[in-house]
Amino acid sequence: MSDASRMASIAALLGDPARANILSALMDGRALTAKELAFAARVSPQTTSGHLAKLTEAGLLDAARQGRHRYFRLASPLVGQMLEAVMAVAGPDERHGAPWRGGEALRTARTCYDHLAGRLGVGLADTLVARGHVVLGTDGGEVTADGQAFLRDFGADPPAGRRVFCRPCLDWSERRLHLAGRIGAALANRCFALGWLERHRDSRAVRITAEGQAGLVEVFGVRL
Amino acid sequence: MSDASRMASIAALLGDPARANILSALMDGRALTAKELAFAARVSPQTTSGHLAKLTEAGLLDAARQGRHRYFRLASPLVGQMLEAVMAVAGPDERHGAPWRGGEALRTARTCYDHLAGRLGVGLADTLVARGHVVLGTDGGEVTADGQAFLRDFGADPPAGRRVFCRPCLDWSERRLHLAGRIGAALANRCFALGWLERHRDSRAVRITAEGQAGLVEVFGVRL
DNA sequence: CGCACGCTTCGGCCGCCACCGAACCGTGCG
DNA sequence: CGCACGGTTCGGTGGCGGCCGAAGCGTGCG
Repeated sequence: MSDASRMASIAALLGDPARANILSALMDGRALTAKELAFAARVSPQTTSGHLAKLTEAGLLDAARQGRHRYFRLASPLVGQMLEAVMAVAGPDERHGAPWRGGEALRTARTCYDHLAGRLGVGLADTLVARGHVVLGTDGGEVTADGQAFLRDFGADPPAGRRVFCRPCLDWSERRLHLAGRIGAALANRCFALGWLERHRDSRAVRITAEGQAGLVEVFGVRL
Repeated sequence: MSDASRMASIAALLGDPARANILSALMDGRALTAKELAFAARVSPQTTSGHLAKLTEAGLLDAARQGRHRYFRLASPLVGQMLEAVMAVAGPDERHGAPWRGGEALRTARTCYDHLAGRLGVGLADTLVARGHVVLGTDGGEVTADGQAFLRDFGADPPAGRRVFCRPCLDWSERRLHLAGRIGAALANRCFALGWLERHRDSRAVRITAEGQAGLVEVFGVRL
C-alpha cells in the first residue's frame, strides 16, 4: 500500500458530497449526533450511519456513546487542517481571488453551542483562571466568590436553569479548555449585548468589533 | 454551490487511485509528460488523458505544450500543501505513530532531474549569484569567469555535451530560481561525490550528511 | 512526403457505491 | 411493561465514472 493509494482512500472519503457535508458541519469542533449529521448531510439516517462508520473506521472521526445518542467529532486537529487545506484549494473560485479565510476566522473566535471558543474563548478562560475567578480542570469547574462578584460587575448574569453552572469544554483548534455551562453562555451573551462581538451570517465564526478589541483588552487583558 | 460541495468535488479528484498516483508523482515539483504520468498512474494513455483534463480543468495542474509533448506540473504551492495535508492524515498508520515527514524533507533538499532543488538548491544559487559567480534570470543564465574558476576549484567539472550550460529552473516549494543545466548537474554530482549528500531510497528527497552540513557552510555559507 | 509518435476523442462495457425501504437492537420514559 | 426514538444492518436498485479499443489530429523527423 503506497503513499498515493493511502492518500486516495482518505481523499475518496472526503470526495462524497454527503460525507463532505458531515465533515464540514464538524469543522467548528462541536460534537453532533448521528441524526443531526444526517440532516446536515441531507441524506437518510441509514445512509448517514454507513458514512459515519466509514469515517470513524478511517480514523477521521471520534465517536462517543452517551445515553442513546452517539456523538461524533473530528478525531484530531490534523483532520481539521486537512479539511482547511482542501477548502483553500477549492475556495478561491467563488467570490474573487481571495483564498479561503474561514479556517483562520474560526480559529480566532467562534461560538461553540452558546458559549465562546477559539483563541478568544481560551484567552478569556485563561484570564479568569489566572485572576482566581475560576478554577477549571478537565473534569469540572467552579467559580470563586471573587469571580461571582467580577462577573456580576461585568453584567454577565447567568440564565436561571438546571444546567451545570461552570463546565470546561475542550477546544478543538487550541487543544485547551475554554468556559462552558451557564456561566460560559452568560459571558458570551454579555459580549454580544455590549456590541463587542457580531455573529457571522452563515458560519459559527464571530467578528470582534472595534469596541470589542478595546473592551477585551481593558477588561480581560485579551488581545487577538 | 456550498463550501462543502466544492470541497467534495476537489477531494473526489484526489480520491481516484490513478489520479492520486499522478499527483503524487508531481509532488517534487517536476514537470512530466502525459505518457510518463500514464506510467506512474499504471493506466493507459487514453485514461490518463482524461484524468489530466479533469485535473487541469479543476486548476490543480498546469499544462505547457512543448513540441509534441505536453508537460504537466502542480499548479500552485497550495496544491502541494493540500496533498501534504492529506498525506499527513493518511500516513501515520504505516510504520508507527510518526506523522508524514516527506513534505518537509522534499522542501529542504531534493533532486530535480539531475540537479538540486528545495531550500538547498535555492541557497546555492543565491550564494553564487551574490558572489558574482553566476548571473541568473528567468529566461537564462550565465557563469562568469570568476565562477568558472571557483567551480573548477570546487571540483565541479561539468559533463561534456550539447545540453545548455547554465539554466534557471523555477523551484516549486520556494517559488524562486535554482541552478539547472550542465553546471547544475556538475554541482550536484560533486556534492554527492564528496559525501555531503545522500540519496533517499525511494524518494527524490536528499539527506544532508554531517560533513555536508559543515562543508556547505564553509564553502557556500549555506546553513539549513 | 510519409511514417512514427504523443496525445486526444469517442463509444461501449463493467464494477463499484451511494441511496433508501424495511426490519432489527438497545435505551429512555411514561 | 409498552411505546417512542436513536441508531444500525440488510438487500435490492440505479447511476455515475473509470477503463480500454479504435480512430482521429497535430507535430517532428528521416
